[in-house]
Order: sequence, then C-alpha cells, then structure tokens
Amino acid sequence: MGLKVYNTLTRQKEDFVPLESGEVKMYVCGPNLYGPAHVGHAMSYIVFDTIKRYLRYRGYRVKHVQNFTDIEDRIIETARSLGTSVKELAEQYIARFFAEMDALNVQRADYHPRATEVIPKIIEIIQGLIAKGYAYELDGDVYFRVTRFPDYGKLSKRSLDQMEAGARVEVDVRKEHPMDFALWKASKEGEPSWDSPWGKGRPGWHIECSAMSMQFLGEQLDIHGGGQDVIFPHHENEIAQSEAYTGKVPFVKYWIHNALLRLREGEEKMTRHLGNFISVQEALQKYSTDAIRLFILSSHYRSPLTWKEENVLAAERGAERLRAALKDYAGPPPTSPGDALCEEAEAVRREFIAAMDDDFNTPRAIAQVFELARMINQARDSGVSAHSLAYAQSILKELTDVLGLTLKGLPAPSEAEPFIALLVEVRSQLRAAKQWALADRIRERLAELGVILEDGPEGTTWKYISS
RNA sequence: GGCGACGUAGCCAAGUGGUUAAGGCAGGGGUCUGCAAAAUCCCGAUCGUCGGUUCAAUUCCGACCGUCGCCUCCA
Repeated sequence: MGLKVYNTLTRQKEDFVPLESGEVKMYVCGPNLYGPAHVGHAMSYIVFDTIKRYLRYRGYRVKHVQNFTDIEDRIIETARSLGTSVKELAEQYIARFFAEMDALNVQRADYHPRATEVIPKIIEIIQGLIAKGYAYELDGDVYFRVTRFPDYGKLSKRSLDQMEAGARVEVDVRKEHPMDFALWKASKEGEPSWDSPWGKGRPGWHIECSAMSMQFLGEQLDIHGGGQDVIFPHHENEIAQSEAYTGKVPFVKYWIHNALLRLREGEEKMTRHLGNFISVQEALQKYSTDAIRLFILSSHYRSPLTWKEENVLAAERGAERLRAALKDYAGPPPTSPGDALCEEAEAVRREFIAAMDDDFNTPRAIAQVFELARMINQARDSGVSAHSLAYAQSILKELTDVLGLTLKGLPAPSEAEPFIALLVEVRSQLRAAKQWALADRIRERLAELGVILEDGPEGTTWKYISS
C-alpha cells in the first residue's frame, strides 16, 4: 500500500511514483502581490504545506518552489493608485506574506523566486516558441498559437470549439485565434519594462510559472499545485507553453488542485476583488494557528469549504483538547514500553498513514489523532506509567507535526506570570483553609482575564487563553 | 449554453454494495472535584427527492430539486 494521489489531468487517483525515485519536485502557485492574502489563500498554502510535510514524513526528499508574481496589471494599477512603485509594493507584500505564513506554521519553500528575477529565462522560452512556430509577434506583443498545440484543453477537459462558444471576453481581433494568449506584452508609457527582441515590455502571467519552474526544478515536475480556479486558463496555458517549448511530456506528472473557500453558505468563493474575504491577518488576530489549520484540514482538500466562525471556534476547542493530551510531555522516551497503550498508539499511526496515503485524507487522519488523544487521556486517568504515557504522546506529537499543528498554548504575557503564580499560591492556601468563597472569587476573576485555573490532585495548574 | 463537483445527525465532516455509517463541536446524563474546570464513560443519523439495476444501495445508473466551481483576473 503506497501513496495515491488524485491527478486533475486524469481525474483519477493514481499511484504516486515520482520521476526520480525518492525525490519530489513540487511547484505551487504563489500569490499575486497586489494585496494582502486572505484565508482562501491560506487554505491553499496550508494544504500544500501539509502535503509537503507528509511527503517528507514518508521519506521523500522534496524540493519545493513557490513563486511571487511581482509584475502584473493589477499590481501596476494598485501601485499607481497608492503613489508607490511596483517594486516597493511587492516588497511590502512579500514581507507580510512571509510573516503571515510563518504565523500559520507554513514552512517556507526551498526557493521563492519572483517573476522579475527570471526575465532572461522567459525571453529564452518565448524565442524558442517563436522559432518552433508556436508563437507569433504582433506589434510588440507575443501570443501563443493555441491551434498549433493539439493537446490544448487536456487539463481542463475542454476543446477550443467549446471555449469559443462560451467566450464572453472581448476578442482582440488582431489575434489569429480568440484563445491565443499573451506571452509578452508591450509596455505602455510609465510601466515597468524590460528590453526584449520585441521591444520594451513585460511578461504575460502564465509564462512566469513555466520559466520559474524550469529554472529551479527542471523541465519536468512531479507535482504542480494551486487552487481549482487556476486550472483554466493558467495551468492549461502552462502545459501548452512548457510542453511546446521542451518537447517533453508531461510537463507535470501530478496536477493537484484544492477546492475553494467561501465566506458564507450559498455564496461564491472568497476573492479579493469582490471584497468578500477574511484576511489572514484578521483570522490570526481572532484564532490560533492550530484552530485555523485544524478547521481547514478537517475537510478534504478537494471539497469546497465555507468559512464559518462557529466551526473555526469548534476547531479551537478541538485543538485545546489535543493540547491537553500533550500536557507535561517532555520528549520521546529512548525505548518503547511495548505495552497495550504503545500498541494502540502504533495502530493509530498505521491508520493515520493509511488515511494520508489515500490522497491526503486529512479528515480521516485527524479522526485518528483524536482517537489517540482519547487513549492518552484515558491511560493517564487510569495511572499508566510515565514511560508509556510519554511514548504515546511522542506518537501524537509526531502525527500532529505532520499536520503542522503547534499545539502550543498561548503564552501569558511574561510580566504577568509571577503575579499569576502568586495568586495561585495564595488561593491554594485559602483552599487549604476551606475559604471557598474567596478562592472561587480569585478563580472567577482570573478567568475573566483569560487565565484558567484547574485544580488537580497534584495541585493547581493554569493556562492562558485568548479572551 | 458547454465542462465539472457536491447534497450524510443541531453545526462541521469521513466512509462503505450486505456484520455496530469514523472523528470534531454543540446538547443531555453519569464518574471525578469542596464547587468548578479539565479528563473520562454513556446517549443521537437509514445517508436531498423520485425511479431503476441487484438476493441486497446511503454506496452503482437515470431523472429531478438545491448548492458550488471553471469557461474572464482569481489560491
């Protein structure tokens, strides 16, 4: 039983066999830097982060590239309206993107190239396409000739005839075919531009991803990912350009696309230009990283998901339960205790792997994680050995790491800690003296400040929660 | 109009042609606790509607209803 992955290209789950044994080349479409990321973007990046973590957990060496689109119409417009430069705007959003992804515990890719870094590669590809008859120049623009690429439409499963029938785009009459797309755009006055054989201009959107993936990963990739909304035309066009240029098929062995997030039931997907989104920043202010990740991974990546406060809060409670199971965990023990709990925990691990092997079925994997948490708590209540408990906890930690959960509670403001400790100590003395009213008063008042006291047989412990 | 996906308990969400339809949250009851909290135990669904195939369907097929995605920038 090995890993199976659903491939958008074949619309089937396939055995995962990378081009080079043991090594995975993975490219995930990154953000367009005209604005801040929202939780829909976060969903995509969390999904692919989890896929990457799992591939590494299974022993693959993963080389991951994620681009930044730092030159594009909308960025130019936004920069102009803000009175800043395209470069400054991009820098600002790149810094913010990294900060937010770090906060979401999304591991950075091995390379984060920017479109503007690979202009020579882009020009080289376009020249190659023109030389082979796959592209043509038109007044300083260069277009891809879709009719020369018989496989055009193989990813999105549509033919050129169908597309013409439904096209609502204003057709540029100069183009040979309405579906021909821009590889290079002549720049207008005042726009950022690069010298090229066709005059001053800038790259079209689709070509940058082909260039960056080729430059950093080679001419063929194992995994290319993104949201389902970029299947057409973006990824379709990438296939056309790349395969036409290199002559190597397939450009990408496994295409993986996540379904989209929407803001409310019955509404369309979250999207920046409609304004119906929750920014990552906003989400991070209200919910923990673990809650956000657990919420997103609780649904399979190919099923659409609705952002609902009620359900994110439910994930917050779930995360809290997992944290409780990991309470007092001090690291993996050097040896396996080999008892019943240990066997059960290892069975959970096998089930977790089986779930993830089945096209990254995180909901099933999460169910296993909760099973293990319950076993641990149960064992602790019934007084199992510390050795055994630590072993089971080490497996819980191992599996939740794959999901990118931190399971760290919110730290209390450090300057408050000694005072909290003092209050807990005083309250313990009150309890010893059976001064219940006053002891309860302290507990209630601290709870209002976000400090939760829990009295146990070993004494009182406390934790800080976001209030 | 073309192509595609989905509809499972109060909310979210896995899954299977036939023994008990995962898991989380919420709710009810019990244990523990000075009281709580946490933890733990017990309790809930016949799977959108209507047909069909089958010894047997929630799971396959068809129709219908509803929702969503792509066909234009979009994670």
